[in-house]
Amino acid sequence: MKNKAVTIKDVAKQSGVSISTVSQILNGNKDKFGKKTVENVLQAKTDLKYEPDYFARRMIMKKSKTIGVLVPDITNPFFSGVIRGIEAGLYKENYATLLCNADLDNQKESAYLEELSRRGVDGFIIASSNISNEAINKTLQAKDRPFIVIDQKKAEGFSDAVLTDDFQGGTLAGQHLQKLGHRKIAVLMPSNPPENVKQRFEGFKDNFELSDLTVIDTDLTKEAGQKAVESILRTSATAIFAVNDEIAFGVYRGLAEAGKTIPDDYSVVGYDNVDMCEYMQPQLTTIAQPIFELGQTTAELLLERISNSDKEWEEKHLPVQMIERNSTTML
Amino acid sequence: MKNKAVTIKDVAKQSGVSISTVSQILNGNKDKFGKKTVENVLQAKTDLKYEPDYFARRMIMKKSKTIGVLVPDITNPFFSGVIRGIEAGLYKENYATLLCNADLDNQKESAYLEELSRRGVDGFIIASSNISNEAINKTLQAKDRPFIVIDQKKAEGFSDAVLTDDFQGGTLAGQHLQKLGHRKIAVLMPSNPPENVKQRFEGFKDNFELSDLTVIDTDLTKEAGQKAVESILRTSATAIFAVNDEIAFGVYRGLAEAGKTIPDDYSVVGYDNVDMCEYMQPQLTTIAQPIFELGQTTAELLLERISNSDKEWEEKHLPVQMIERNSTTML
DNA sequence: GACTAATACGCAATCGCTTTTATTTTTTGA
DNA sequence: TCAAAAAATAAAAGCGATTGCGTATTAGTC
Repeated sequence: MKNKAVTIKDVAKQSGVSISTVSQILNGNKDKFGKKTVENVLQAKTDLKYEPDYFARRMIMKKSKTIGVLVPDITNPFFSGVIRGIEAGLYKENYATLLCNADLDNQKESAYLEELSRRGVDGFIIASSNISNEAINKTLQAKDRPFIVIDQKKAEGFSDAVLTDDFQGGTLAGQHLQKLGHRKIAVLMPSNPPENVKQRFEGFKDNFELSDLTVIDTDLTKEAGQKAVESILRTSATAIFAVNDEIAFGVYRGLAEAGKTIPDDYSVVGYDNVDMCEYMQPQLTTIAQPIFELGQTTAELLLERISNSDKEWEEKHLPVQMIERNSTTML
Repeated sequence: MKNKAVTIKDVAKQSGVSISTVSQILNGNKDKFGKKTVENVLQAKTDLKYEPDYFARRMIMKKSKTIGVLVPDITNPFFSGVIRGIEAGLYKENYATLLCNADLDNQKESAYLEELSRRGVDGFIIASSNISNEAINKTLQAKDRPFIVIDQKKAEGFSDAVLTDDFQGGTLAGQHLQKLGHRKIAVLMPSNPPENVKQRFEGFKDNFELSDLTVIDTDLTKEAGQKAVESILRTSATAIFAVNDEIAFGVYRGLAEAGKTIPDDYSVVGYDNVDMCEYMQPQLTTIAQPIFELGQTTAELLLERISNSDKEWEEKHLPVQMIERNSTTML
């Protein structure tokens, strides 16, 4: 049971050298030592299956090689896609991902932030719409640990950022619908939207008469999208702009239940371009964000910052793109 | 910058007692000390915003309060759902989730297992079809750390298990199709399926003449499902059994592109009952697994094991259920 | 052959905390 | 009143590594 005892000491004893020598050799200073010694130590290490104790090590190094990642909802394919990107970016550099799923719960979000910080992660990636600047400042900035808030222009001047051009994305969506002849549009978004969503709307609305736009308060979920259909039907809208794909999927369902057809009765445009878009019937026209890259780039940028903590704040921009499929049609 | 210095020593000094007293008080032995002393220490702690150093602490305690979770593909909604469950289960007990996404890559999987072990996680939850018993034995059993392989009857006698009755699930799917009058069925599954998938097939096939079943080699992804349609069309099948919902979604797309209609041309049955099933057109008939509970139960069971490492191996069974929707119809 | 300069390695401090043991102070009771 | 028991706190021993600095051994130089 308690075979838990292979320490550096054992390796030292086995190879007949001192602890410090073992440590040195195992940490790359091979060349500083006699060929024979190095060999012995390495041999002993493998014989004994020695692994340096993670905690003892980290205590001294003050680095955990771990990044805390906080997302609001891991079951949302946008976020799971981002996580996949993050994870890929971190894995390359041998960093681990400490994942926290806030479950759309503000309190859990803060609790997690604290916990991550307590656990000494080397940096944070936060993909959350809810988290307030205040919480960020309080918990993160104070601790002087690098962090990036994904796709949100918050904490300006305190962190790097990876952004997509949400305004442009909104514009593209608007232009598309407008070109197809639609004038009356139902826009589905939360009444208190996160910054990036707000930008989407800003870009979108410029293509229309403001009075032709009906904004329907809709959470960023499928359920909310479905529920919003009821309201949509009461408008004279001919097209729907859902500020994320999840909402759009909900709309598909709601519309189907109401006996309406896409795109004949309503054109619908989503946002994100998650995998499922192509598997819907009809395939969803949407604005593509480079989801995987968003995660990966963020991870890389954060890692850069960690290894060089006083470089200039950097802001990376990723492109968005209109993906025209079959959920929209000429009026 | 380097304000990183609040140690237990500072708290001790500030409150005029010794280090050990502070430690004791902060770790629950309050009652052993004078009322006044306790108060002072607590005060000093909050004044100084003292947080015990995670690593120093763990080095002694030999517990990391962290569970390593390994999944093959986080973007698969089944897995992200399971993770959400796990995460919820662990959060309640203040355990953290160290997430690893193997990305369907066997090598990455092993590498992660090693890394997790090095990082001293207290236990593992593995949701992977690929991982071999061998790898499990080698890395996990050897280290004598508790683990559970989700929904796979592997490592029997070495670990607890949380299982769903895949055989029964397969049976339900088969019975359903058979009752509707279908005889010729295309079954979409990998040629080298993980144990649970194999069971689904076993349960399924008993309802039919073996010669009426065409098994088409299909990975557990949407893309593979779509691609399989080509083969399906060459059979005389009137119904399709996809061993997970992802495949079924792929089939939807493939069938649509081939100009076929569900359920009129083909009835299709999926497996898992992920959220999206209800949002497809037509809604997907499927076998429901309690995805969230699967994760949560696993987490709880693992935690029980950790706190009581020599109780009997336990095997929990979760129910499956036929969810009849609109993707199947009478022949 | 004596002295300096590399070369190869070990000593011991340190990291921040927990825990066991020891010490001091207070209380108790006959 | 005074020793013994109890209560309150302090001292010290790790935990398992890393690391700066010191020392012994060997090689190089004249």
